Amino acid sequence: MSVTVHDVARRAKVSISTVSRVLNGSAPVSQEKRERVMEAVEALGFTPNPIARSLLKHKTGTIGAVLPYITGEFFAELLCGLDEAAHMHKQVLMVSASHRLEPEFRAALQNLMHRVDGLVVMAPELDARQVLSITGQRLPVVFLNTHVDALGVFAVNFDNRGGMQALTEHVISAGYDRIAFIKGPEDARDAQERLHGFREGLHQKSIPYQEYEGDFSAERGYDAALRIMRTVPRSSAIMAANDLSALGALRALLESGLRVPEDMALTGFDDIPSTRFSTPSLSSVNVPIRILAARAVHTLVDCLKKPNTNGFVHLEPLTIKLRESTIRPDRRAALGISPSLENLFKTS
Amino acid sequence: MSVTVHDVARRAKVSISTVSRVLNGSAPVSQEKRERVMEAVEALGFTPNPIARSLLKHKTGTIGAVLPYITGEFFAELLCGLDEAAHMHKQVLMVSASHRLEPEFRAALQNLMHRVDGLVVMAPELDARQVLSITGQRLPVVFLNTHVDALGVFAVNFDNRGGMQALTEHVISAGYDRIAFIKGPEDARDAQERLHGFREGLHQKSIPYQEYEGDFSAERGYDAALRIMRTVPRSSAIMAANDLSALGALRALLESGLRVPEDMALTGFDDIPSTRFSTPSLSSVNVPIRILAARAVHTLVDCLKKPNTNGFVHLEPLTIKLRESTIRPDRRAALGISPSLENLFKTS
DNA sequence: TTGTAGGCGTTATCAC
DNA sequence: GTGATAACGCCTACAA
Repeated sequence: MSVTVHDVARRAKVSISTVSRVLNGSAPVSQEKRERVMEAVEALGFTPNPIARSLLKHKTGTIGAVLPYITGEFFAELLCGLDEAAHMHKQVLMVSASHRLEPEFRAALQNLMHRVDGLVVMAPELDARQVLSITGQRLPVVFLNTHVDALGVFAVNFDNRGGMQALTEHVISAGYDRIAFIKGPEDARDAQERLHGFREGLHQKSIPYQEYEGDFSAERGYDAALRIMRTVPRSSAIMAANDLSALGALRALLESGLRVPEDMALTGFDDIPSTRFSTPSLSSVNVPIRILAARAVHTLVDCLKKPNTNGFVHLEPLTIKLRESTIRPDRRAALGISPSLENLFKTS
Repeated sequence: MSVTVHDVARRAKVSISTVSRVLNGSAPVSQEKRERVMEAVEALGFTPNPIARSLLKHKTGTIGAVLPYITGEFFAELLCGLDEAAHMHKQVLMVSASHRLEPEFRAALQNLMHRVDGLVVMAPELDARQVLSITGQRLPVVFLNTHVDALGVFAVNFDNRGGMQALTEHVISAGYDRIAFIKGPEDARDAQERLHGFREGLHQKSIPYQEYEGDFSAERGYDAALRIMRTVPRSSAIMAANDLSALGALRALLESGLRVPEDMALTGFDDIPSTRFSTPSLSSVNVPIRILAARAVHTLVDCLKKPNTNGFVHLEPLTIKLRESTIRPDRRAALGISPSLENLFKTS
């Protein structure tokens, strides 16, 4: 089947250890044999089997990632950060999607566990303790946007609650006085945090609000917006738990002939690229997920190098991005808000 | 370190073979010992090491993918198709990005080769023969959007040339009579095919046109549009080799105060989600990349099952999507073109 | 400097 | 039914 060190050794008329030594430079080899080995490697097209190597060395040169999804703009950015950072450390990247399902998550973890040196895990529907009870201290794990309830754990999180609170305060200060909120999945901690941020943002002021079911998808955002429009008295603003929901809601609003933000303001969360391309462009909370994903990988690689390090939880503060969907046209110029002025593609 | 069959065997007071038999159901085991083994597996939290298993069985349960990039909306969709299909076949997915660089591509391939049972490869800057000279017949490869020049090769391609030709004919028939084309990377076969489609679309008519350098990025699309606007006599339409370039160009047009399509029509290619959210929405060529990616995986899994199959090349025909960027406002209603009428998120 | 032998964790093939 | 034992492809003492 595949060509092995034995084949190379036979052809070069040396022992397999010599072949290994030439390949890894682990010990001096005479010039003559070295050349014979090189020739044989070349001729046979030999490449060492990293599987066999890792069985022996307990190192795979691979890092794994388990994410809820790998689709959509948000996860595309996330993947890119993981890939770039992994590449930087000469590690191969293995990715699995859990689809927010616990059995699938468990299966992905089991599959990856022995194949990788370490794991980046994003599981907003679980918490660090639950994940670690599956991996069982066997390999280093760095969490990303995942609730941490245990000590000595590494995590790169961002301030979902604070971001949404800031955005809520902006919406209120822009004069919207009756706000509907489209929630994320009930069981997702990040969705809960965003909801809490929203509630806290409203807390001081006595702004009326309602909450609507959602699941981070555009479809449910669309449905929620239909329900919101039917509710009397009607809200003057919709805040969605993420951009995709907001974009779905936007479609419902436009189909109903409402103007955004004149008839109904709208906000998202994540600041995915489409927020800049939509009409109107969408106010949101920027999540520098690419950078954070890379940071998670860097942290993981550090763990791999010195395993006895203590854990820490990074909490990235988030900034809000104000765009057309919350700023009435007559106020945009003063605030420098314009579709043509915002840089559409450079990293913001 | 990690718990092995030996640990389980010792605790259950049986031999390792019995443990293996219980785990794999490969031979009958007495009820009593079976239970002892199960208990030990549970207590020790044992999970079999797939690395060791694959070393022996020459099967990894993993399929690999090498793509130019894993960023951006197009590749996000592609990844999703790969993931879904792999999941359906109970295969783990490993992804590597080549960044269109030959050495990186080679490295990714080397890394993946021994770790996976088969490969999905997208390498528009190379061709099937070159890729196969690296993998060397060792494992099945299914190509995706990659030029095939060898026999007996599996490929899932789509009709870049035909799609662009159809779109060009639409632009001409919509009355635009001076067209600028923003090219993709010189060395990418898909970019060349799109360029050829454009040229053929113009061939019959004597429409003047110019071609401008680009590389599939929004940045270069922006730059190209600036050059196009400076050229006298000015074009009345810009066709870009992909959506991202077009979106970059759109920004340049809007910044210059031009109206699209009244002053300048614009088209893309790929039909990524952002084409629907941009202002104006972007006419493009739909590439059902998610479905095609899944098809590539299905083909690969078929190959894995019966390796002696002959190759074939699938060529998916592409359909054009007409939106606001090529239809003047007064004609939109008649054609049913409206931002609010197009389904923004359901699969089109 | 070079070769031999043992082992990484698993499964398959033998005997018993 | 069950338990040794030999692979799988590689690396690394250890011996020569």
